[in-house]
Amino acid sequence: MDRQEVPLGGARVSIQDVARHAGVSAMTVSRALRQPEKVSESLRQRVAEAVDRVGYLPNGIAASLSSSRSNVVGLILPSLRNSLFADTIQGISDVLHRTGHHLMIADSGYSLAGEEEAIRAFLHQRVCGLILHNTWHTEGARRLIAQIRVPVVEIGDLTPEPIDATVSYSNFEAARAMTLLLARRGYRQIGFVTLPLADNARSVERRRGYLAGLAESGLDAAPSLILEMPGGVGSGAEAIGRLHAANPDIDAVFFAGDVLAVGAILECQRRNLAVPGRIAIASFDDVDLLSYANPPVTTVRIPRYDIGQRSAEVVLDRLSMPAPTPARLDLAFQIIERGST
Amino acid sequence: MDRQEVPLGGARVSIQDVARHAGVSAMTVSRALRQPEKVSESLRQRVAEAVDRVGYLPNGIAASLSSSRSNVVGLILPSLRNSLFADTIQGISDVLHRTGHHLMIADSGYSLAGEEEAIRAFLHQRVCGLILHNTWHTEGARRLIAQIRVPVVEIGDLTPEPIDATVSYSNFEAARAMTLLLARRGYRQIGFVTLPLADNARSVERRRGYLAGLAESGLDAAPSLILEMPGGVGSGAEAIGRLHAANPDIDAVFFAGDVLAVGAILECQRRNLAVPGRIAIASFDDVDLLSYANPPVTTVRIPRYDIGQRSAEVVLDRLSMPAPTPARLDLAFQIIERGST
DNA sequence: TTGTAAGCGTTATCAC
DNA sequence: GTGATAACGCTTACAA
Repeated sequence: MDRQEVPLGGARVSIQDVARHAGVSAMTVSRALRQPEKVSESLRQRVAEAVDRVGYLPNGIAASLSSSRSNVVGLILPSLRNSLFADTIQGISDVLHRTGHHLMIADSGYSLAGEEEAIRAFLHQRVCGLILHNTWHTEGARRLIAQIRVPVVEIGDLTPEPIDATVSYSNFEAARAMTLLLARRGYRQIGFVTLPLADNARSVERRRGYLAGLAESGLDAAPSLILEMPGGVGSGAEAIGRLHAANPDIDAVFFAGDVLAVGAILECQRRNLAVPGRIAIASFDDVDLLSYANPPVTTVRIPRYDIGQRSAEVVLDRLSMPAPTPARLDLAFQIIERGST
Repeated sequence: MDRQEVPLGGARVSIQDVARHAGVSAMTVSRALRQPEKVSESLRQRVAEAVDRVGYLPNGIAASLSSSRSNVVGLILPSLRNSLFADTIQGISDVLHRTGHHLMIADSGYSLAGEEEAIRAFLHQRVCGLILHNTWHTEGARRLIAQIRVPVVEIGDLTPEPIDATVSYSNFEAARAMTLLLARRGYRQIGFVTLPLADNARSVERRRGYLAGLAESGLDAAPSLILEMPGGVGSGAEAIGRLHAANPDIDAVFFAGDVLAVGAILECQRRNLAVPGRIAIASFDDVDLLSYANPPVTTVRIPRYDIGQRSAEVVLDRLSMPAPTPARLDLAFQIIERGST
């Protein structure tokens, strides 16, 4: 913070002012506002009027400090730019909103160090709970969390040993299931396009699932069938070109993330590669676009909004009743088979 | 907040503990941490060691209360689910992050009342600044803001009379420019698909721009050419069907938002309507997908990330140097002409 | 039902 | 360069 800042203006109306105007003590105002049932009807009215008249806005910061209770939940995502997180954010926000909680957001920039920094910043700000998309963390991050002891929910992957709780689906099982489906449909050279693997448990798990699926189907995992690409429509298009060049007989490609598959479909249109006649396309993440593509794309549907909702609920639950044991909530994925396979 | 909550656990390490361990006063620790240059080298070291040893995490809430200075900026969007906002959020976050500020997010649910509620909640939480996507607000919202007097930046439209500041582009001019382009290209029956108009200045401005463009081009604005649809791929597809049915000779459609145009392109593929031979398609918002569609889609590119960055910068600027006059920062849109027109 | 006093963990201010 | 003291605006705990 290298800028000179001016103090918060306005709202120089404290609970004391309300108290004076209502002819009662500050404590009584506080009660009238937070536990109206514990106060006489006439008093409640007088206080309400005074509040209106002086334009009182309670100071949540003071309340937090005084009560040692924060009502802010911190959410840390790999990136804010990725639209896939939008549903999850909305799910979290909807739940928090109902209980008067607030949502703070930060991104880790797809790095574990970035996550640790964000965690530190949030704990500094005394969030009452943490929702982390990552399931891998630095030692420092784990130490911080152990020290502060707030509820932590990991949502990016159904990790076997969560710090505190996890609400997610199994990336491994999802990728495995899709690969098995492709094999069952008779495809023999199944390519795989993964998002960057560095610092990313989800990508690694998906690749593991793909390899497991291949192995179980007695298929070969030729290195030339696997491609690591950044997300985005363009990457998907490029991947088709590269996989096709390296494997002339490739008959299916499983895109493990982002909107890669959309780019692939469009590229196949341009190259006149019949989908699925010449090459089948499968995707991960049910962007609604996939169902409108020509042909509609087979994909793994992730319950993103639910993950948001449930993870926020778990934070709130653990806030009111700290649980001694880690919790694992499996919100199952779903394979949606469409025309592209 | 109808749940019983437990106080924040852990981190029961205060600045006092650090002070004791370092053999100095709390005030000195505070200084050593925040203004290391104002303190002797040896002391700084001793304090740093003590901090590490006791595992001290400064309490930002207490700091805020004591200094009457918050470092949290509140952002209110119509929806968190809409991926179009992702770039803007990232832009804001990147700037705030650099200066040690935090970002709180809420959605108004596309309603003015919802916005007012969110503003109230944020002011209650004593945010130091507000970034609002809306440019229309309830009277109550305006009153609240006037009372608290924090920097407010409106970013959804370059509104002529911002509350405090606006960083955006002109939705009116953008829609007008696109309509003029279509007319110049020779299209004569130009349809228009708008997102819901209720409580939405941006949609209304875009429609106004479309109508202005038509008028300037001497074209008719038949009511049957205008359709109000929710966002999404499916809406775009449906819109093509309805416009085509109602206007057999329609030769262009301007989709004023979301991913409507993508759905339209896909629907035209299915119906074998040549684009742009039989019907031209233009879009608003440069989803990167549009450039990969077949054909690539002409669109208005909005500097979403920049809007995020600049709006956050304006908040920070006004925090250090409250400006007496409203500011208007026009981050120009850009027309990207591609194959679809 | 209402009020009093003592914090909550920092920082501003002013001495030393 | 360092420290004592009084806020910051509220809530907890207890007394009336």
